[in-house]
Amino acid sequence: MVNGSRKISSNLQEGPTPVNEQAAPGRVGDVRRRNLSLVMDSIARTGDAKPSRAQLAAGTGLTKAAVSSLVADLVESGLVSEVGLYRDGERGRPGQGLELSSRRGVVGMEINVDYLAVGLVDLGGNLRFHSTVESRNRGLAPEKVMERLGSLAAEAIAAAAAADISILGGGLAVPGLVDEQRNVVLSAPNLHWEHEELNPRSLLEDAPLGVRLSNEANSAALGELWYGKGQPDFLYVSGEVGVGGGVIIGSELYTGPGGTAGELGHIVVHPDGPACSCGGAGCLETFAGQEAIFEAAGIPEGSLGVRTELLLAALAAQEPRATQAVHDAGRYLGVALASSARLMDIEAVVLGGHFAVLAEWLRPSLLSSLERYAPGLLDPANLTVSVLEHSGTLLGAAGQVIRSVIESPFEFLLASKLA
Amino acid sequence: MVNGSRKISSNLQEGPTPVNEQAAPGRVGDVRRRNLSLVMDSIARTGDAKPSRAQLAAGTGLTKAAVSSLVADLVESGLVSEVGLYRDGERGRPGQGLELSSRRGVVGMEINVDYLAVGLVDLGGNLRFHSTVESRNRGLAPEKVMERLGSLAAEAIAAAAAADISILGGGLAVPGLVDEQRNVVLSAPNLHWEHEELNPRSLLEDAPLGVRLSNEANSAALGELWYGKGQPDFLYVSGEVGVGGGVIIGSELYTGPGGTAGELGHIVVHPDGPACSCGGAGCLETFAGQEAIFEAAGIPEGSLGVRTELLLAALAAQEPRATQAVHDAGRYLGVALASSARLMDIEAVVLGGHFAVLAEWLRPSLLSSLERYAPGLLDPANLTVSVLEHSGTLLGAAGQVIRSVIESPFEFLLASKLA
DNA sequence: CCATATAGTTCAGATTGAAAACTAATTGGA
DNA sequence: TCCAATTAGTTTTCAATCTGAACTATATGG
Repeated sequence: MVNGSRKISSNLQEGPTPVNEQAAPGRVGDVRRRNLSLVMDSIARTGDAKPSRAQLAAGTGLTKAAVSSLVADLVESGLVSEVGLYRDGERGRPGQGLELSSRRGVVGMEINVDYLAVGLVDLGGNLRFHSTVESRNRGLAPEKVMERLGSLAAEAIAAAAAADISILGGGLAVPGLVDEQRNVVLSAPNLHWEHEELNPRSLLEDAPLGVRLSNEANSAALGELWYGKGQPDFLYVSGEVGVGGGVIIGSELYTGPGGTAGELGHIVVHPDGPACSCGGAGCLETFAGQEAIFEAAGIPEGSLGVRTELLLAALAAQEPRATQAVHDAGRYLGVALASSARLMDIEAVVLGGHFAVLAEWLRPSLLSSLERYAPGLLDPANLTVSVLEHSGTLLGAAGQVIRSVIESPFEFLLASKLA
Repeated sequence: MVNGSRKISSNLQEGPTPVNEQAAPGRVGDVRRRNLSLVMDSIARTGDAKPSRAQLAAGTGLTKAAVSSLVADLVESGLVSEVGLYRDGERGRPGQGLELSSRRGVVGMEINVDYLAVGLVDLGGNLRFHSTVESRNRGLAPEKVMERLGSLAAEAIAAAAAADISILGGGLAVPGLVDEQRNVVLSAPNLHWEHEELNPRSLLEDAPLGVRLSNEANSAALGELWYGKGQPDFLYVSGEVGVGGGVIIGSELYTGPGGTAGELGHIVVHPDGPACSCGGAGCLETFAGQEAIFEAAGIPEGSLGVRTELLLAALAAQEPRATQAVHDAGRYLGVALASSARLMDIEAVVLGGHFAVLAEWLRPSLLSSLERYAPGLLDPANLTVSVLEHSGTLLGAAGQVIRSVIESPFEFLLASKLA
């Protein structure tokens, strides 16, 4: 069977101008942009070790001359600072230690259903100030919530001033779907918000980089990536009021083409399961969401804190309904994770939120479920609990701004040179 | 609640040399590498329009001077050729049309359970020669299969010689998990192969770029991307003997950290479902795999072609068992796609293989299942059938080599300059 | 036949990293 | 005490490569 020359169409739109763009052309100056980022990233990764220029040259593959020139720019802009000499008993001239400036910081903020939180993170990743207040935000008007958050942010600003830290920008995590470009909360069902423009900029008027809006589960996943165990590939499972997730692949957040990836809570784990708030049926959330667990365990209505205490007490007392509820949640979480592992080739899972609290009781049924539905696919040692507790989301929200500086310091240099 | 300066550990290993590498430093020469690729990609996307240097300059954002210099290198290496003048009735000097050379080609090859296939694809994406032979490869020794494939490849080599096409390399797709770095088939259960070293290089001794091994479902997905409808984000569902999948995100294949992503066939669609060959239970493959459908439809054992004919006849005759079998397959495929859409934010699906053949009968139950489990998430218009029929895998396998040239022509220039 | 328009080339200028030579600062042994 | 050895960092020269502007080449149309 031999065809003649068969024409296969190319994948592009036709139009008056047949050449279509997309990638920007490489300019000579791009090389420096990249190397500035490389050097900054290298300093960030080296963390406490405070590398010298010579060590950076060895680590990056750049020449000493190039590193010197790059570091000079970074120091001048204030992003990097020299921290005294390096003396390790070796022969030779000692080097100047370098670190990401501890006098530049980013404010991480979080709006959740039951509380507000604010933290100040310096470029080196140190949490320099942290404050949380309880706040029943469900159903509250966004303006009201932003007002409360504003006074909390003011505390962080004062703390920064006291520690002589200049605030570059902020990150604000919310439990919902956001449009990061236009700073709009598209939908936050658990707050009863729908298409709200928050104007987060107003929280930090003077910050040159503004305030970046982000999703809570995604931020928690990024916090775990940058300030937690630091594995490059994992699925973060966020069990707040809903069941969410953040997918980290190759040290990057996977958001999917439309920005809504990681909706672990709405994976179908039983085709004959009950209807879900999303309009579907048999979703994981109907078996393993906070509300579902409380209900199945027979915990009466009340505040989250009280109900959690009651549930933990019931589990400790080995009450059958509670034990069964958590067992089932673990089993169905196992089904969802088995499917996820198959589809996305996920090899590690980090449990956060409610699942972190219940981890001890969930783990047995979760592991046996994984073994049943995807034997050998996920090593139990790679199923861990978040180490950041309640600051993970905060750190991730701030970290996104810090990362953006590390990834394109040149843009920052430009801006600070103009100012 | 205010903590003092709390130290958060950075994500890095400690060691004797505290600076760790990873990204290569940017050199001045990188700019040209990138722009060579940009220009080549621009020519490739423009396809039949055969752009002039001036049009490329407008499209890429480079200056005419830079484009001229870049095109000169590409033409000298033989990757790009000038195809006469451009005369469109406008005033002014006409431009020289440019295209990816039709005298450079790549051989695409496919080993599947029931057949072998070979095709010759030129750089412009035209299938210049195509040949398929039936071959019962299940259980056959790899050496034997490679021998048969070799004689088929010889036909393609002869066809290339006749058309004065120089073969740059080849791509070989197999229905199994492969290690692309070391050219090893790790596992191809449907062929009964386990850790086989194929030495694909021997199929095309003289090709400078060698032969690249790849997975069949992934290659089919890439074929669909480059030579099909050309959507940038979709899930390709491959229903060959097993149920596989290929995930395309942002015009790139998503393979996951371990290279095994897209295993749609082993998503759990019913927690109480039957045991699966993978060791799990309730997998999609147990409801929608070829074997499962034939069995449920009551089609007796036999060759794939005969069974398919029988099934289609039974469906046309509206026999209840066949209708029900295909209905169920569609329903469970819907469950798997609903979960996939939620987890990976997939907005389009392309059905291939068996599912393309059965699409007409599958579609109703598949759509109603999607509507039940993920209402509104996947537009029915975005659920399409592969347009490439049996050459998709072939085109994808060859396309990977063509893409590698488009993405780094500089490396190719170097190699051809040395030779 | 020449004004106009478009394609493509040539050349000076700027940016930037590599390589090598040089200066700076420290240790250890004669 | 002082100098050789060693390591850190800077200066200088050079090559790669893009931009921009001027220039050449080739078409159309009145």
